[in-house]
Amino acid sequence: MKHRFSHQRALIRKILTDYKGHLSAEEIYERVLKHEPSMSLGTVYRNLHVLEGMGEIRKLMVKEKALYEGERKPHHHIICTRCGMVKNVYKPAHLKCEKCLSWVHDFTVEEAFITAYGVCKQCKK
Amino acid sequence: MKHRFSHQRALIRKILTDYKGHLSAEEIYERVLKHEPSMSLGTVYRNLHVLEGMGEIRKLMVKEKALYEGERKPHHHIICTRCGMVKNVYKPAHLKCEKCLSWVHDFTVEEAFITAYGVCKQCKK
DNA sequence: GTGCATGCAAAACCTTTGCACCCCG
DNA sequence: CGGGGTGCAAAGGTTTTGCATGCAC
Repeated sequence: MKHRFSHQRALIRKILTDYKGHLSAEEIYERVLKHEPSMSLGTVYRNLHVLEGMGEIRKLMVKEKALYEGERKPHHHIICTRCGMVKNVYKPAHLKCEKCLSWVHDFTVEEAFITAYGVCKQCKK
Repeated sequence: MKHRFSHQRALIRKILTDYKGHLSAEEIYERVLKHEPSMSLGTVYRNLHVLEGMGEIRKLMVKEKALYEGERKPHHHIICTRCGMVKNVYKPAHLKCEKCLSWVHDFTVEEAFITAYGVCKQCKK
């Protein structure tokens, strides 16, 4: 299916790329309404799905909740088990994660993500 | 809160440890009914949550669906993006994943999981 | 004009919860 | 016996979908 330009999709995409973090569908919807008060929540979900399929955004689950992010550079996530904070970390190129799994047989790794759980600086105080 | 023994919880736990794979809540419920036809789905969910909190089972999201597994040895997951197959992989001890992230500052990594996406042997044929 | 995209609202889906009763410790 | 555990069913939150209309191409 060929996708056609829509103002709504562009706005959602912009919100996510501008916001350097992780937002839930509801939070995205709130921000959307400030610019396009008539957009519906259904459209937000539809476009999040499309954008995810196009590889423009990434979806992740944190504490049972779905979050979306617009960061396109390869990265991994560290998640604080106390406050739920999610932060991106960028591996030096020579530590590429796919290599960590090069010994896996009968499977062609295309992408590999690390999700690390622990305690952040703030919560450790 | 102290947990007390229940046949229901023991059964769910056994189903997951015996089954070397990944099951959804509904699939677990189906298997439960063969042994305990009176158990309710609510009890399955309640116990999955308790067992997860006790660290006896692990929950993961694959293609928007929740799956549970009883494997307790540290491991990572490879997921086929075509058929949805999930397989456990066990890293040699000297490649422990936490070390991959030792350069991360201001965060104490307790556990780190790799989720690798790619194409499995079957789908590649 | 064609048919993907949208707004709206209903529906589907998965999971949680309130309540009265049960039973482990 | 006290309080966690259960069955049942209703409710909850999130996400999807049908339909008529709108708009990109």
